[in-house]
Amino acid sequence: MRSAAFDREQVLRAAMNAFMEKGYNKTSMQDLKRATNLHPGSIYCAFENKKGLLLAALEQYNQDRTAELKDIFAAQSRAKSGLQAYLDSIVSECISGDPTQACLSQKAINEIAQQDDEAQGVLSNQCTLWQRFMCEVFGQIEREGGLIGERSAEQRAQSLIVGIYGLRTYSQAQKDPKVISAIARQLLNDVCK
Amino acid sequence: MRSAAFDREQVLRAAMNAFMEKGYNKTSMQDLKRATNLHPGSIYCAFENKKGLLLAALEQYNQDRTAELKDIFAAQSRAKSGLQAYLDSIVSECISGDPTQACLSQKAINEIAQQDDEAQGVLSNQCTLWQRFMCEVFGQIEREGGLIGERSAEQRAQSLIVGIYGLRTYSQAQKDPKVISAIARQLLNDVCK
DNA sequence: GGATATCTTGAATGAACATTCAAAAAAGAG
DNA sequence: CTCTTTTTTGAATGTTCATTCAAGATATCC
Repeated sequence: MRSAAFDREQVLRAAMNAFMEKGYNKTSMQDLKRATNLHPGSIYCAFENKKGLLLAALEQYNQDRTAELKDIFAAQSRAKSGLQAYLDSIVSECISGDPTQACLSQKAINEIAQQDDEAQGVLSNQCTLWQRFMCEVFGQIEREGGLIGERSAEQRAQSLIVGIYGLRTYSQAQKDPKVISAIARQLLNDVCK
Repeated sequence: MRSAAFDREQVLRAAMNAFMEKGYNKTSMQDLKRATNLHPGSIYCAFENKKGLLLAALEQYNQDRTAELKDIFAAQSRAKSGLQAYLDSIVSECISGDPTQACLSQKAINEIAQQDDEAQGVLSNQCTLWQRFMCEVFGQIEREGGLIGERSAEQRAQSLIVGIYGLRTYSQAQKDPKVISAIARQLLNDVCK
């Protein structure tokens, strides 16, 4: 037996960035070779093919973002402040205009979920997990007395996720930072009402 | 002089469908040749290149959708019913799962706005026009007494558009029709509050 | 210290790609 | 009808694509 010489996480993060810069279809194996410093044979040996590399990168991405998400909420004493901080972080990603700060999952949902059942399954699952986490957040906010209306935590989580997807798309067409943060503020408001 | 033998609108609608099925990058000139029944030379003669064909298709798409949008509102006696009917039509597009019922503008925003300034300009402009129309709608709803809160028509239009973008993305990850229509109902509610 | 198994290397492969072009066709002007 | 201008045709172009593979390198096991 012999173990791979490269650092898998490091390679996957490099691939993530490449995919985020150009999207899946526009990113060539040449780009991925350059980004990862791996020879074609090594990539195929480790990930089977280009799609396999995307799926592995998607998994790593979700793992990284989930950790980040939990950190943001852990850093706040109240769940509602956590939600606010989370939305702020998304706003600053949107405003930055940096492609590598976009959401790889969302990009993949838009570019390939419709075309590939395996990717669709992975992405659908990631979305569900994200929603489940947000459900818990709203449960916590409710216990803290931070909610006004009668909606279930699940409905709120759904609306929040829809709003975040929409915000990320909208910010690519309308780049005014004030508008983006105003929309995010309104979203926070709507979702707690 | 000699005029082109093909029907420009018909060709652009065929190209639209091709782009919606596979996305811009995955759609090859072969696909476009097949879809439009035009030879490569004719496409290049009329639209300069693949990107030119996309931009022309995008313009046609926006024209078609704008007409459709106005029809939906014209068919209702009150603006609020128009908005409801509009959201219903979007929900049924999302539920259908038919790629050719997706929004080409939104697909293009996600796939190429970041990479191409010309496309970004066109798409940003289309988004602004859409928002302006929705502003008028909310003005009308307000005059009809259908609004509750204090937000401006512009803010409401922004939130609506963000919600629609989000709904379209979300529906590619979560396909339950009941969930999709519930979210749309909530969106209508939030945006009139 | 072999033997074995696996990874690495990087050139080679053939397919698919966007685009070009020269020749043919045809529409409109006079 | 003829000339001019434009479109149409479809094969050809050269590039880039994802993938393969055989040879070489190296870790691990016994």
